[in-house]
Amino acid sequence: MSHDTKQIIKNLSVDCVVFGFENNNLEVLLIKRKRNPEKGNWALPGGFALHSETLDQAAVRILEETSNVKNIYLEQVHTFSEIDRFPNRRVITVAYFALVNPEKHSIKPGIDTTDVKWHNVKDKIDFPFDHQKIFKSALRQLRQRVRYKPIGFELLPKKFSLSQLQSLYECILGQPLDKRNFRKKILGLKMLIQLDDYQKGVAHRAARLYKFDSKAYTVLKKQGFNFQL
Amino acid sequence: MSHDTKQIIKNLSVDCVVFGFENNNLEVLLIKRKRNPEKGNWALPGGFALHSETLDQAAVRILEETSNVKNIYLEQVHTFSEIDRFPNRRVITVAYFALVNPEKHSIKPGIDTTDVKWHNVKDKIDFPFDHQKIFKSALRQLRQRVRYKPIGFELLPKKFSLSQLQSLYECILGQPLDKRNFRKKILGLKMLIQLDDYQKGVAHRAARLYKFDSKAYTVLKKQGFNFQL
DNA sequence: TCAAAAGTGTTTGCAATACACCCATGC
DNA sequence: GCATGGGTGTATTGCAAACACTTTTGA
Repeated sequence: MSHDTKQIIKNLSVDCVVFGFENNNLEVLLIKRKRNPEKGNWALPGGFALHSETLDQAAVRILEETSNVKNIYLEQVHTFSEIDRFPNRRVITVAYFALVNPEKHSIKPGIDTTDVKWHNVKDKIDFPFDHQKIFKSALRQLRQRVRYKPIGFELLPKKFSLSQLQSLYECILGQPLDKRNFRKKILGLKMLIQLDDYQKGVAHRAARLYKFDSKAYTVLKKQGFNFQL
Repeated sequence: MSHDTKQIIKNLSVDCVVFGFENNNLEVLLIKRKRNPEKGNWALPGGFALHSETLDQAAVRILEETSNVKNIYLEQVHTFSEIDRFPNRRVITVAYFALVNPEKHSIKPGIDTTDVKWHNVKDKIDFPFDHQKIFKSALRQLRQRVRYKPIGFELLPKKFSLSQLQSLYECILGQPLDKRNFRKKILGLKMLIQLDDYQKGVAHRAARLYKFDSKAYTVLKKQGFNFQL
C-alpha cells in the first residue's frame, strides 16, 4: 500500500469498552480526555485508526496508548454510524469490548489522556457522544458471550476461589446464581485445577483456590460450551 | 451536517449477504459487477456509503439499487478492515446479512449490476475480494441467530407447510432434524396459526398450511427464544 | 396398487432446578 | 462463642432424543 504509515483515517475511529473485575464488581474503564471535543470529560478509550493497520490492530494500539493495557482479550462488537454522532464532521466508529484482569495489568494514563479510572457498571455513567449506546451494546454482547465461551476467566487473577468466579458470573449476568448448582456445573467442565492453596486472613473458613487448566480452556474456548444457569 | 447529500464516503463500503429460500434450498444472492474492479464477475451486492446516511440506511439503499429488494430483514454482521482487502486503496467494509422471501421480492439487476442470481449455499462459490470471508461470517451469524430468534420465518411465503419450515431449518443449520420433535417444538411456541388450506397438485397426501401469528411472532422476536433441536 | 410425503405419541435419559445444614476461621 | 462466608448431596421436573407405522393423494 502507498499510504504513509502513521497517517490517521480521519473518518474512522475505534472505541473500546474495557471490562474489569475488582472488589467483586464488574467495572468499565474510563479515560479523561486530553483534547477536544469533550476535553476534560470521562469517556470510553478511543482513537482514530491508521492507514497502516487493521481495526483489530488499532484497538490494541489504542488500548495501549490510552491506558497502558496490553495482551488482552478483544472482540469486535458493532459499528456505529449515526450521522451526528461526532461533532462537526462525519466519523464512524467501530466498537470493541475487552476483558482485563486489573491485577495483571496496571492501568495508567497514556499520551492522549490525563487520567484513567475504573467505574462500576451498575452506577450510572454520563457518557459523551454515543458512548452510552456503545457501552450498552458491549455489555449485551458480553452477557451473550459468557454463556457459551469461557471468557469470564480473562477477568480473574491466576488463583481464585469458586465464590469469586460465581460472583463474576453474577455481575455479568446481573442475576444471582445457586451456589451448589454453579459448582456442579463449573467443575463438570473440567477446566479448573484444584490447588493446595487457600485464602488467607479472612474471618471465616478459608476458600480453596483454583486455577485454569489452560489446555482444556483453549479447547473449550474454540468449541464453545453451553453455560445455562 | 454540511456534507453534500449524495457524496460517497470513499473509504467505507457496505456488503450484503442476502439469503433466500427457494426449491427447498438456502441460497445467496450474487450480482454481476458492472464496473471495475472485478467488472463482469459475480460478487456480493455492495457499494459505498454516503455522507448523508447511516450504514443501515446504506445497506437498504444498496440492496434496492443492486437487486431491487426492499423492506427486508437486515442485521449488521462485522466490519472487515484488512489493509489489502480492496485493490489500490484502503476501503473498509461493513457486512450485513439480509433475509428475503424470493416469492415476495422480485430480484432484478439495478444500476450498478448487469445481472443477479441466486446461488445455492452448499455449492462452492469463487468470490472476489474478501467476500468468501464475509459470506462465511454471515452464514455463521445466521446459524446462531436462528437458534434464538424466529428469523427463519422471514424467508418463507405467507402460507407454508411444516415440512417446508423444517427443511428451511435443516438448510440453515446444515443438519437433519427429527420430524416429530420438530413439530412438537415449533407448535409449542404458539406462533403458528393453522389454516384450512392445503397443498394442491402434489402426488401424495397434501400438507396442511400454516401462517404466522404476527403478534406472537413480534413478541418472540423481541424476547428471543431457545431453539434447540 | 404403488410411490411419496404427511401426520401422529410414547419412552428414556440427562440436565436444570430447588433446597438446608455443617464447617472452619478470626475476632 | 459468634458472625461470616465455605463447602456439600439429593430429589424432582422438564425437556431433548430416539424411534415406526398409518394416512392421503396422484399417477
